Amino acid sequence: MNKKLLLFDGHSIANRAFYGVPLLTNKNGQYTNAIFGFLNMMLSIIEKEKPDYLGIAFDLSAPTFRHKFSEEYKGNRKGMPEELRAQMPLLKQVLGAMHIQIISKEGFEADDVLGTLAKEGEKNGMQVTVVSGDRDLFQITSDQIEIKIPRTKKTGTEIESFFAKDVIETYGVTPTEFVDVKGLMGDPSDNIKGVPGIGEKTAVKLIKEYGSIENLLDHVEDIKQKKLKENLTVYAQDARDSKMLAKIVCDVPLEYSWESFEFDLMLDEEANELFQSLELKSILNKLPRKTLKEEQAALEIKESSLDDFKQFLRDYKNQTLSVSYFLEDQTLGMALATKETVYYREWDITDTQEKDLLIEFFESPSYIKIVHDSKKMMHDLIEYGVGLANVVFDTFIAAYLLHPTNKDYDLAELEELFVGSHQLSSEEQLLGKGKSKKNWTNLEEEVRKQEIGKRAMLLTSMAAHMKEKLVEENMLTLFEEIEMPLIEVLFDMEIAGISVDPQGLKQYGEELEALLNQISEAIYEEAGEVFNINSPKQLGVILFEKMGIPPVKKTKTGYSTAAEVLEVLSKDYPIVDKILEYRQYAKLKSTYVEGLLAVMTEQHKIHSTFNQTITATGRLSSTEPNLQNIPVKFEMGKKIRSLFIPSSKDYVFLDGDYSQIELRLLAHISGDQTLIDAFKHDVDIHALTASQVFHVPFEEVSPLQRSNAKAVNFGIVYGISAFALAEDLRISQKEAQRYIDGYFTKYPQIRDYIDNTIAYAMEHGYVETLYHRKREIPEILASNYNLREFGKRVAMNTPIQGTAADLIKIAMIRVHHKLKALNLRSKLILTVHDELLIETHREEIEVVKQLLKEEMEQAGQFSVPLHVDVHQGENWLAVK
DNA sequence: AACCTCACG
DNA sequence: ACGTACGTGAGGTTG
Repeated sequence: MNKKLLLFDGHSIANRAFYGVPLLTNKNGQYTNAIFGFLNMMLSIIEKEKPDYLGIAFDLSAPTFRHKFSEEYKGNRKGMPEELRAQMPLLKQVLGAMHIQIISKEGFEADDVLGTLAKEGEKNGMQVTVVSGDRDLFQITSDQIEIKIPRTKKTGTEIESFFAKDVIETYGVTPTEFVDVKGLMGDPSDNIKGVPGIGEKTAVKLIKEYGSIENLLDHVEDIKQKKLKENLTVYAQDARDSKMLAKIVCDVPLEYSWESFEFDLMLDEEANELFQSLELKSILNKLPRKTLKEEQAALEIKESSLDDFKQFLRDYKNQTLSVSYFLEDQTLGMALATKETVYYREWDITDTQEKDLLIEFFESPSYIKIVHDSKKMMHDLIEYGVGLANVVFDTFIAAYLLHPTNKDYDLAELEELFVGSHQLSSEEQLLGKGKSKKNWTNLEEEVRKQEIGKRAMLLTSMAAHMKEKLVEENMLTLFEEIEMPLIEVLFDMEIAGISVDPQGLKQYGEELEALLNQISEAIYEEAGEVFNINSPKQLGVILFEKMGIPPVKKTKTGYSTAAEVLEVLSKDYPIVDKILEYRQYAKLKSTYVEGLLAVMTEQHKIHSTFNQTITATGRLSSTEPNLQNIPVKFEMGKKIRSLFIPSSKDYVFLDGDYSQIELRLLAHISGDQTLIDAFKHDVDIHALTASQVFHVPFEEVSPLQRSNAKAVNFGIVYGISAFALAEDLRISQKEAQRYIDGYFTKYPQIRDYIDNTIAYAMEHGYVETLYHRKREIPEILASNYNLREFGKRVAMNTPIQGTAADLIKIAMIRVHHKLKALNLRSKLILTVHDELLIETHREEIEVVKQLLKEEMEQAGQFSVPLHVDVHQGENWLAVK
């Protein structure tokens, strides 16, 4: 294999990066966007090209004898903006810290250095790629030398690639002739005069015919056009000079060895610190980090035989140990850490003897554990029949409580956040991400040991910092009494799963298929052509252009074809109704029938994952599949729900759901006496609101009025605005405002609650639930109006939604606990925000019914009673 | 990967 | 004058 040489035109690419990336600064005010863009570009090309050698050429700041500048400096280096100029030395420093070869030569430009290296590389049998924004470099292309020109487009960065053949194809001249063309046409941005009256077209034509400027000038007499001939004669010397200026010097005297172009993207401590100070986290995340000798020494990792481990267990009985691990192809690499020491060993988890020892550690309550994402660990271990007990501190959960709006909780980022150090390489750095993800077992054993060891050690110190924070924030009870105990409940639910009727599901899929075929035929018929109904874009063209239907609403990218829009149009255009129907069936088929079949086990069970660290408000989320959005509202969708069934004939479903939980909590939190009294007396709350908002006696509220009032009640919980309410009810904003005013007249303390909560959020920057779950709301101080308004809505909604989440979590823990304590066969298997589903043994129906209602209703004590409806049924639809 | 759409509370 | 309902996850299309 030929070696690959990758060269960058430093200034040119930095310049492109600067204009392609919005201005960024670190906290010291240092601009970093050009550095960021440069490194991203460099890393992505390295990843694609996998070069053996890498070098970056820079012009020296001293003016060169030709005063030639790349096109983008607009002929004057002084024109470089200060924000970019300031980044250049830093960029070189960063590259230096990464031990990447930087080359420049006094008296020569980067072009010349690049040309020289490229040609030398070619001579040495290398494949050469030069990345630059400067098309002058085309003259050095060949079969082995490629010029890459990055272009930032709206859609991202596109990179054009030119070998010699591409230059010929694009410009019609060979790379060597390219210089002559440029000499003739000139280039004002490079201060190259050229010959007056000759532009690109003429230059290319002449050089194609004569091959070079010299030959052209020798045969100037043959030129027929008078003016052209005259110019060539008069400006002959300019032409020769211009060519000289345009020509890239390919024999710059450089002293280097190819070895010095070798590179390793592993960051050492200096580079690590530099990246940290520049706050280039996303780049840092892509790069592995060198393990320092000092760190290895500090770790002093013990490692040993099974007997030694037994001794370890005796030594550390009843102590707290942080556990980190990887588990791949039966190998469990596990590190256990205390404040002082780390123990690491790789186990064959299928070996009976080894497994027994592992069980002794993992399942024994005598070992107190700190783990990051213990639910995942429980899943990993249970595959090999190993349980996990007495995890007292899950750093994953603690991190979520302290920063619930974070996207993820990667350990390397948490280290920075909670400890302030930067010792860890993230898994992305170590193992890569996405498809190319490597295994831990591909790494050297020493690296595994170090990395897993460091993680365990980090957990120890991090947990201490986190606990302090939780105490400070008054959140320790929430953590210890709600979130930690919930982990096991969720794990048990995930293991239990829920059964589906596979035949029913498949059959329904076939029915939908037939319906879809029928409807699409009819739609194509009316549209007069076949198109993709699933494509909003194509659909928009058909409806609003071809068929001339007046568009109601637009999206960022075109016409909106959302259901709410189509519903408006459906009365006038029959095709629209069919599209709505099509959409409904298509959704059922792809998301539910096919989606569920895809995750169903051989035992016809579905094991969703309940995520505890996703939502900003404290709710759980459900994935793979999402069991929290199974259809229930419409007839066709209900069929899907009815196919969720108990796992044997000995069981039925019992379902408990809170009635009006959020409005009840709103009543409690706001202290609104009217609302509290209404709930105390079990008054129909929507009807009550309707009677006030529409100024009619309670008994005379019409169904429509009640339904509209319901929308108002929802609106209040979401952070109401006249605009949105008007949208929702399709009334005027003025009318909507009247509803809202009426509402606040009826429930004055609700308005106080809203005002007070917003004021609180503005002052403190966060809001909290009754159980002290917090959510930061930086948006509420934003200068952007929309963002600020969003912040206000979040401020009023989060305490309500979040407290409801706290409450059902408490109920889940108690229900789960009680089912176990009473030794019942019934199992909690699902939760959907205000609903719990228990697969109940037929002999236990009465006791479970009672305990479910009791535990849910008594989960918290408020100034309003909580009300839970419990239903029994043979499937998940029947309990509704 | 971003966007649209739509299912749920 | 502007442009919004709160919280999610998944599938499809498109660039």
